[in-house]
Amino acid sequence: MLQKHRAISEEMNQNPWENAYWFARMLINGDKYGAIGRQSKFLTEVCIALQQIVEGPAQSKDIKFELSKNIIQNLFEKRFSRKTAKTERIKLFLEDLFVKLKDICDIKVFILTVQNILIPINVALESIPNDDKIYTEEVAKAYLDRLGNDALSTVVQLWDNAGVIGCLNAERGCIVQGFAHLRQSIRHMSEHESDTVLTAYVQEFERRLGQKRKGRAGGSLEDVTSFLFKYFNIKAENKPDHFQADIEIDKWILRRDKWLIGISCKRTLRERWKQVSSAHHDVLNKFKIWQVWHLITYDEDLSDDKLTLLGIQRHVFYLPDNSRRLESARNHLGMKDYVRPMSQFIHDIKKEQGT
DNA sequence: ACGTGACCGTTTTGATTAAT
DNA sequence: ATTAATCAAAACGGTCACGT
Repeated sequence: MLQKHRAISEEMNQNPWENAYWFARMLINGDKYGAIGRQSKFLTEVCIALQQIVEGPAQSKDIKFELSKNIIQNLFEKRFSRKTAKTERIKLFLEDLFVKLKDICDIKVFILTVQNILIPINVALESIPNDDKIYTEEVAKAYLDRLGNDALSTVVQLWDNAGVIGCLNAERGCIVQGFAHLRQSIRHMSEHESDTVLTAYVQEFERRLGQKRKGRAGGSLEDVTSFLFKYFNIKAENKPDHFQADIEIDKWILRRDKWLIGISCKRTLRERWKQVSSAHHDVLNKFKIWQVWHLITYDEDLSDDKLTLLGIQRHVFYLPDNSRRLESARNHLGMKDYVRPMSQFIHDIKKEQGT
């Protein structure tokens, strides 16, 4: 077993294309290296310059290599000359990059990585929708037209699912297309080399897509509330002046007594509930906030502890009608006061507004 | 074995600075 | 005075470690 591992890692070290993955990775790493890879334009310039050296007039490989390194060094220094929070990270990037660059061959790998892996992924990411309205609005409207309030819980969940599936399909299409294209452009490589490059592409693409997916899922719930407000003709207010919440409040509505209710939409609360609870009574009072209502689609991680702690601090939860958590909370003496079925959501809002 | 809490690294967004 | 470029900060949920 150990020997097998050693064999694999030796093989990796010998294969210069293994760096394709690491270059793509380093270029995107923001915490450590400053996420230079997002700047397609700058990197294109760098690569064009490098290509001129690599393909340029015949000189010794060593000289070409030295020139290439100088170009990278110079262009980066010029581009990031302004002293900012990023400066240190970019310096570190160059240092670590130069460790990996051993000869002219590595420069070629770098160019290919940028041109055929990094930038295509950048472009593809932009083309993938970051909201899922187009997949969901029509269906949602059809449901509500037919079933009204009863469809509320269904619509919210359906939005979640339909959006995810629609977007996953879009992602899938992109990745297949990109893969095919990349395979074409590296068809001269050996099978093993080509495996290395293609998997680097897929692995890195998926990592970044995954992050994008999170934001999209979160955003889609905001979309569904906007849609619902519009559909049911509910008037929303602007946020109170100078109010700084630790958690995002998507909508504000005004009660009959002129106090506000904040509406927060999240797919889950995760650990962010601690931020929520830091907004205490006096803060709420100061801004005349009566309660904060949470619309949550995935509630399995709402422990009783979370619910009670927030519940006694003027937070109210609307959960999917068929959920296990809702069921148990409604049978609980304390929790039933601030845990409610989603189908009631619109009805409750109208009641508080007195319309 | 199971449920819960927290970490993590990227994208997105909103604000600030530079360029035209 | 606008627009473009740049930066910093917030938000996200999958994943895994930990405690029971």
